[in-house]
Amino acid sequence: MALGKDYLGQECAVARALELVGERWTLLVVRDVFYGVRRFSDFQAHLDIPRAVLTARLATLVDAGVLERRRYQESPPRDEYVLTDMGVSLWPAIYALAQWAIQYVPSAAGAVREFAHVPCDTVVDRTGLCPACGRVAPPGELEMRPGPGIHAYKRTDPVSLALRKPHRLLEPLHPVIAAAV
Amino acid sequence: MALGKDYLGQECAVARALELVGERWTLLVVRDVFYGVRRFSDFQAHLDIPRAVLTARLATLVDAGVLERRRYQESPPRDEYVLTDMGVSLWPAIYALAQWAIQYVPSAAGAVREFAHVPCDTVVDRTGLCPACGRVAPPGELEMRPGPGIHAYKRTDPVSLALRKPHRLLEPLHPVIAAAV
DNA sequence: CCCGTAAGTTCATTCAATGAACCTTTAGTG
DNA sequence: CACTAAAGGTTCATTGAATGAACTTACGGG
Repeated sequence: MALGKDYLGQECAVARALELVGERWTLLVVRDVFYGVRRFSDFQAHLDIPRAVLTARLATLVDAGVLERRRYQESPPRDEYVLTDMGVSLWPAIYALAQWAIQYVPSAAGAVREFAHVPCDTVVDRTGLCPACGRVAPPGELEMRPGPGIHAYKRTDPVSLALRKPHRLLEPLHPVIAAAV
Repeated sequence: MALGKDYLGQECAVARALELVGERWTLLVVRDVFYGVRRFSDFQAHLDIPRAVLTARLATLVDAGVLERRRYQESPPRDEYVLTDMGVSLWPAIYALAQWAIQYVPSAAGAVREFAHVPCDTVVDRTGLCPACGRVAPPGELEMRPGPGIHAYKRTDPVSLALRKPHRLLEPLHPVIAAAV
């Protein structure tokens, strides 16, 4: 954590996790990558994050091994950011935070999104368990769908619009974004 | 989140969660409450957090309903901070973050602590499942024990020393701390 | 040649974190 | 009764990060 001091003597795992992903914006960036966002400008449009901060966060995450920066076109040179195994493993933490907020920090009208286990076509429960097969659904097998609270969602940037369609996690969202313009 | 702007239009559950518990130090304070820390001075000794920031974080958490402030002695008036149901429900998120760090952000020598499901006397796995009974162990049924990496833990404040002994989560730690002085 | 897009960088301003010092109430000790 | 210590704060000057607007670079298209 780049805040003068780090979490110092805290030789605790929670502290080490927060050093990497506990800064402002960081977990929202990672969440967006699960949703399929991969490009600088798409993060920017979706999060309204200052460009300098986004640059810094992406660099930290690539540095730490959470994201991988990958060239997807040579001229002009363009890179995208994708999750490594380490990054994908953050899913349980992100999902747990989201479910906690859905239960205890309610917004207008219920969950904006829900997650279905694709092989079973069943919405997973609060702990991430698929009621149909009884297993914990890995993010790659989840499809994000608009939930009952989607009406409350007011953003109109291309990324937000693209995210209103059912979409497999981790799949690149950009084709959908491009089509939405 | 008290940073000029909140996470704005982000009508997302992850963003709402981070508004409450995403600020620097906040999740470490909550983690400490799970460990049994309840008093201002004990948080301070264990976390090396500036007093003004600790005051602010505790106030935010009480305000949000994550912690409850409870008088435990009248003269001089002294309060302790305990988890509400809302606060206890943060356990899966905190545990997931810790396990992620243990796996991917390794420190000197393995986990500093491990968590055992008391009824089964069995260490739970990375997802929080008890291998013996097959259920997800709620925090109140967990005992925190020193893990293989405990040697790497250098802090010598009374709270850290007290946390080296096996200890049931959510139980007040103060008697142990007082005995350690 | 001019415009547009993607992905940045630079910079002045604002705002929060830090750490030291101070304050208040009460209990214990000689 | 004076003195000291502990708990739980508050105040304040300094540091450093976040913000947002403007500028930069590299290319492609008309």
